[in-house]
Amino acid sequence: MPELPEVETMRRGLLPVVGGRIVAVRSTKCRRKPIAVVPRLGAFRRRVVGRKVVAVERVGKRVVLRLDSAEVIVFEPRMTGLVLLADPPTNEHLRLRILFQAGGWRSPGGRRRRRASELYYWDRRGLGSVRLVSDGEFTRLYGAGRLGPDALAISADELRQRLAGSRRAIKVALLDQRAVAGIGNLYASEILHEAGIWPLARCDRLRAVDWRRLHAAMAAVLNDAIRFEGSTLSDGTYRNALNQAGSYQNHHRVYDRQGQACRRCRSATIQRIVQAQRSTFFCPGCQRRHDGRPPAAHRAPGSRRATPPPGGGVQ
DNA sequence: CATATGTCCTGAGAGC
DNA sequence: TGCTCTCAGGACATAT
Repeated sequence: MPELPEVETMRRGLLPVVGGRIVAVRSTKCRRKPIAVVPRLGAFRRRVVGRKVVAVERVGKRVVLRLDSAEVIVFEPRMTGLVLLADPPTNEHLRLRILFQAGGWRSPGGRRRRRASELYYWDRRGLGSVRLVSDGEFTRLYGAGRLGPDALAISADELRQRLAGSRRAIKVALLDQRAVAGIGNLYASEILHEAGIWPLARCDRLRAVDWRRLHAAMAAVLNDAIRFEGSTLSDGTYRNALNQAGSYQNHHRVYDRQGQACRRCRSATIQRIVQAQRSTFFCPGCQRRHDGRPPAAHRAPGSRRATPPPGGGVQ
């Protein structure tokens, strides 16, 4: 489930293609329903072959190859998509191959490749897509009108401004890419735990202190996750561009830990609930409901993971 | 306008 | 053991 940290890790792994020239595009013999390649292969190939990649960028949960033709290739991995410079996990779900001119980039060992280098788009469930759009279309599709500011770039004020009017639960609102871009189901739970915010709290009932903590927690959790190259869950799907697993899953505090003791307070048990048809995980000890009443001053300011808060149970 | 629900997809795991 | 069923959650279409 590539979210911001996973997609950012992909982006960094793809940087070696900058300067590379595309010499061929192939779909694969994947018998299954092909993923959406827009436009269809013929037109796609005609427009990208011969072009050079000038930058690799990330927009929300998508990876973008910027070409020297004022066009961009947008990879949208959704649940199970991978963009790889190494051999894919299996041949079965390989969807698209983009060949680069020989010597385009150095292999992980540092040697300049003699053979043409390849970039693969692999996607087991096929919910993802690869599309080629002009710079103008790109802005229309993924610009400020459609996508909120990146979760790592948004200011505390803007975060509050964009969400505080909503009546939705904060956990649900964090998944809205038009409000803030890059957060998915896994990191929404992790961020709210780090911030000490009850996931069911309505946005319009959050206090100033909550917004400050939320903003700080977003940066802390997402940057930590990037440092560990994202989360590879038990299904093993997510891999970086070199087909290596991430390790942030070993640092999860709440996600997929229902029934286990909270790693911060060490007394409460992680709960799993469902919000908007998605799992939410939280610690009822660290993430108290407050209902807009005067804060109970139950957390020492700045004590991020040092001292357990008092008490444990919920309600 | 804001918010909620249904849809797509495959493979892992549960339950019998 | 082998079958059927449920579930995981990205973004978007459609409904309320």
